[in-house]
Amino acid sequence: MASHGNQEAGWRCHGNLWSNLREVCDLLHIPAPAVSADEEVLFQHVRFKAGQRIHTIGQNFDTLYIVNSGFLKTVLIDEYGNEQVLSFPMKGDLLGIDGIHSLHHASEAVALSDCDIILMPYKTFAALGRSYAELEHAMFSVMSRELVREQSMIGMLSALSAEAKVARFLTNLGERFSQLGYSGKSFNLRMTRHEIGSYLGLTLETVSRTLSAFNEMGLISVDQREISLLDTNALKTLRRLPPAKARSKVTDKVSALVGKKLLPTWNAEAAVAA
Amino acid sequence: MASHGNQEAGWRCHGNLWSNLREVCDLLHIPAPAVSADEEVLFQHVRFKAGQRIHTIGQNFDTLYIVNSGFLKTVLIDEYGNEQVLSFPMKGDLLGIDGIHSLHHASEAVALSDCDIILMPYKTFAALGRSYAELEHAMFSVMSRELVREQSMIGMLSALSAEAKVARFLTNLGERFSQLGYSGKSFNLRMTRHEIGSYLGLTLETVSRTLSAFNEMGLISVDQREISLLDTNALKTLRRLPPAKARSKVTDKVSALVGKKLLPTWNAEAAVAA
DNA sequence: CGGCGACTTGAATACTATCAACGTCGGTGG
DNA sequence: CCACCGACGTTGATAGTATTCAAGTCGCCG
Repeated sequence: MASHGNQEAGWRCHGNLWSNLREVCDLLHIPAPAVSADEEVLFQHVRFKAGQRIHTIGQNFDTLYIVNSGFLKTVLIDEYGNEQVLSFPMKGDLLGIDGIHSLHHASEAVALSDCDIILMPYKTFAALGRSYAELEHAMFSVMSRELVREQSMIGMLSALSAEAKVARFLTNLGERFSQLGYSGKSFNLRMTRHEIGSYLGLTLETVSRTLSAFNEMGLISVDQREISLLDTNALKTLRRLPPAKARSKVTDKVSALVGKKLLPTWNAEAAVAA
Repeated sequence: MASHGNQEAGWRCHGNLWSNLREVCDLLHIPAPAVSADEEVLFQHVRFKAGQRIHTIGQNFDTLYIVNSGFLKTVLIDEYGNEQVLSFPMKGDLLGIDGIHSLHHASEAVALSDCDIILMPYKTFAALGRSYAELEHAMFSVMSRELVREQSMIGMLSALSAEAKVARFLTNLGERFSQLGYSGKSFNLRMTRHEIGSYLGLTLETVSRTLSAFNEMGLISVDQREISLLDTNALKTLRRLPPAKARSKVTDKVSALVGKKLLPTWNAEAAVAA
């Protein structure tokens, strides 16, 4: 079943829509090359119904995917068959980057709702970078952003308590919704408790309990998948575990200095020394 | 001492070595452009002493770094000043990618031992991609590899027990050492228990206890930072938590197939023997 | 030698997972 | 139309694992 599922992308519901380069750039929030409109390359849209896979693990890689509408999840499957949710892509997100390295996809992307996806052949992608210098930087930038996102994910997974994880998950989701023009305070979760738990490194019961607790506290109101954020600020600053105990010598010095100005452009020093 | 630090990279210990493009490509394990030797671009080496920072959080981004020798860590600093270790780069690894997106570094790289680092100005990097199509793909590939690595890190952090995390950390480290030509069985940890714990999402006590337990079991021998892997296979297949309960419908089919061949790797009973 | 940082080890505590039962919703078929 | 069913969700009791707190050792550098 999985064997031919990936190929369906090509002919299932032939995209009745096409986008030009400018539209794609807007979607990705990157500047479109000024000298556009000359070549007018077009990119095909493909529709996926909820539950369908955009790409599967091990599948040959040759195209990237840009989400035009809908909600998805990307997952890893471990040696026991359990799935690990890596992200919940939505409009404007780029999928498939993980396949570039080995030319096979390392993860799987599944539609959580009906989706409209734009196909971006990797060859075209690469060629565009060589043609337009600005575009090349934008492409590196998008990949860099993805990397930074995953890094902060790692930090969150290993340092935060269950409550803090769920709180941050909700506020992040809210921010993404509002950036898309939807309400950032009141929205509908497209994923199950199990998927949220997998994403956050928690069990579905813990997720459910935490949501209930937030509801009791008045931080949110929750009814099944309908969520309203009532006290975003409290959610953002909610923490439990980090008692600021674990700090290396070096860090102590830094934090002491930082305390005075706290400005972003703080440059480091070198010798710890002694 | 701290005030003028980051800029020192440019002139501290002026690199007495330079590398050409071919050497850099070899280091990164990417194919060098065939038509080389014509331009003969050179890349400067810079030395850092243990404890020095290659780049710091918030610092302006304009160059990438390639590790030629030495061991480092990259860290994130949270709002309380505690550090979160993200990776332990060594020879052949590329640093600084996280800065491309915002043009400011999102993480900090610290030398754990004396290091020899090659500077790769981002402008040069980008220009090379536009000049040589093969190189462009290689660059995307390196970034993609980094992304995949972080994804598997996320999977490990959220799904594995403390013992499994430490076991995988050791075997991964061993593999990296042997790829570099060193012994993969016997090596010296360049980082503290605290840094390992931060990297794995554990406390330093748990790391220490787990190492001691592995030592008792005869899986490794450990004396401070001197490690010998005695039973690599057992370490690789060591798991505790995943009782293969959490699976989606679709995934169940997959695991049915997996069950035939891969099931035997469930041991961990050996551990209980103590 | 004193002191500090790294490491180890031992309790006690706390958090999260696990197991289990029940409630809800939506779809299907009798 | 209603009963049944399965997937999803909630909640409680219990068990386990990892953290926290607390000594205490070892090795190194001033």
